[in-house]
Amino acid sequence: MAIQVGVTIDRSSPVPLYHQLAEQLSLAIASGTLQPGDPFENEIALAERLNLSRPTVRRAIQELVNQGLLVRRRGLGTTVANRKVHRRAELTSLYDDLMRVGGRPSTVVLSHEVVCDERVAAALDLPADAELLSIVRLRLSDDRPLAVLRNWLPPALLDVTPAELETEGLYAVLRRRGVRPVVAHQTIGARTPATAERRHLRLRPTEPVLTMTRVAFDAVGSPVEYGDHCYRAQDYSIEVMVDQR
Amino acid sequence: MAIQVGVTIDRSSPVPLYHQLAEQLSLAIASGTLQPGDPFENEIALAERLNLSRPTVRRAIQELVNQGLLVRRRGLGTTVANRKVHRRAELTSLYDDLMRVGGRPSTVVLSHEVVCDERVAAALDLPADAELLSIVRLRLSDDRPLAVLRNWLPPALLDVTPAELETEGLYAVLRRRGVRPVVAHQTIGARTPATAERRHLRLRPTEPVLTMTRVAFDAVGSPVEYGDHCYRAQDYSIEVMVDQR
DNA sequence: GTCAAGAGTTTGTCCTAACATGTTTTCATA
DNA sequence: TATGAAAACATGTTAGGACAAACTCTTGAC
Repeated sequence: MAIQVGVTIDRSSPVPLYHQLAEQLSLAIASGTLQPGDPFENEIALAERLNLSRPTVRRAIQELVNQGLLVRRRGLGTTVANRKVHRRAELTSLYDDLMRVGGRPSTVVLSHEVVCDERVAAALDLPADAELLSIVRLRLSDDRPLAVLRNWLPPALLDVTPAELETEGLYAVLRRRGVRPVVAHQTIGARTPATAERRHLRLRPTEPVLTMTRVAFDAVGSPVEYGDHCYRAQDYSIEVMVDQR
Repeated sequence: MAIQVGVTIDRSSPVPLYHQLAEQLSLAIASGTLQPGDPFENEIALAERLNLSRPTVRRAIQELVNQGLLVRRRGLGTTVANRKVHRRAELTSLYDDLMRVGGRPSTVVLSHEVVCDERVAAALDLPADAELLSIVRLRLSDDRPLAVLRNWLPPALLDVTPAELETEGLYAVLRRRGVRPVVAHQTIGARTPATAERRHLRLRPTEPVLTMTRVAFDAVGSPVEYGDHCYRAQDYSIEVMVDQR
C-alpha cells in the first residue's frame, strides 16, 4: 500500500506551495521515513489529501525526480529511487568540502593583487583589459598542505580582502556579497607539479598533482570567478554527479 | 524589439508540443539566429502566435533555461544566455569524445571474463555474489595509447562480446541494447601508474595518470556500469559542467 | 491451461483561467 | 525640475478539467 507522508502546508508563507511540499518530501526520504523502493502516494490522492491542485503536487514531485530522489513510471506510480542514484547539488568550494567531512581547514593568502590577464578575461567573457583581482592561497587541512589555489575575480569583486579569505572559503565570501554561482565549467587533469607548487605542498619528486580549472557564472550569466587549482593527489579526489535529462 | 523565431508545430506528431518547440528554439540559438543577449519573445505573445497555451510554451522555455540556454527575469523578460554558460548534457564515453574531436580511436580488449567482485557489486547495489562481466580495454587514438579502461557490467549484460567492444564504445553497445545511463557518480583523482599501466600507456617513470571511477544507473535506478579508468594525463582532461538549481 | 482482450490505475500532455510579484516607463503633482 | 504614484509589462504561482498513453491484473474464450 502507498505510504502517507505527514506534510503541513502553510498557505500564508511566501515560499511556493510546490516547494514546501518538495522540501518536506525530500526530508522524509533523507530521514528514512520513505525507503528506496517504497511506493509513493499517487499524485491525485496526494493533491486531494493536502487540498492542493494536481499541477502543484506534480511540480513538487518533478523537483524530486530531477534530484533523482523519485522515479515515476506511467501506469505504475512513483517510487523512491535507489539511494545510489540520489544526486546532490554540487558546486561547493574546497573549504566547504573539508568542513563537511570534519577537517580543520585553514588558509594562507600567498598573494593578493589587481592585475590584467587576457586569457582569464576571455574565459570570463570580459574585455581583455578588465581589472581582475588575482589571489593565490595555500589551503591546509589539520596543518597539512593540501592545495594551491589561484583565483581571479571580476571587477565587481575587487574589494575582497585577504583577511576575509583567511577565515572563510571563497564561495562563502561571495555568497555574503549576494553573488551566487549557479553554473560552472570545470576541466580536471593531472600533471607533475612546478617547483614552487611542490615546495608548498611538500611533495616528493615523483608525486603528481590533480588540477582543476573552473569558470563560474551566476544566474544571469555574469562572471563570478576563474580558478586554477592544484591538489595533492594522494589526499584529494573530485566527486562529480553527471546526468542526462 | 523581440525577435520572432520561425517555428512549425506538428500536432499530429507523437512528440510532445513543448518538446518540438524547445528543440526548434534550441536550434535557433545553436545556429546563431538568436544571439546571446537577444531579447526573447515573451511567453504570452509566443503562445498566441503559435496557437499554444501558455503552460506549454512555458515548459518549452523552462527546458532551455535548465540547459542554460535562456535566462528569465521576472518583470524583464527572457533573454538568450551568455554563450559561456551554455551547458551541454554530459555523460559521454571516451570513445564518443574522441570521435567528436575527429580522432581515430581504436580499442584492444585485453581481458573479458565473468567474475564476482564484492566491492563492485556493492557500488552497483547488487548482491555480493552477483556475476559480473569484467572487461579491460586499451584505448588508442591514432595508434597512440591513451587510456586503460576497466569496466564491470551487471548480470543482464553478460552477453556483451569483445568483438562489439573493439568496433564501438561501451556506451554505444549499451544503447543498442536499450540500456540508457541517465545518472552517474564519478570520482576523479590522480596517481602514479602501476607497472602494467605504465607499460600499456608507454609512460615515462615520473608521468602521472588521471583516474576516474564511475558508477552509472538508468532512469529506473538499475545499475548499468562500474568503471575504473586511467588516462595519460598529458593527453587527456575531463570536462564537467556543474550547476546548482 | 494458456493466451488475449478489456477494465482499472497512474502518470503524461494540453488547455483555459486567474491572480501575484517584480521591473520599467510614464505621467501627474509638488 | 524632481519626485513619487500609477500603469504597462513580463514572469511566477495556483487552480481545475479533459483526454491520451502505458502498465498491471483480471476475466473470459478456446
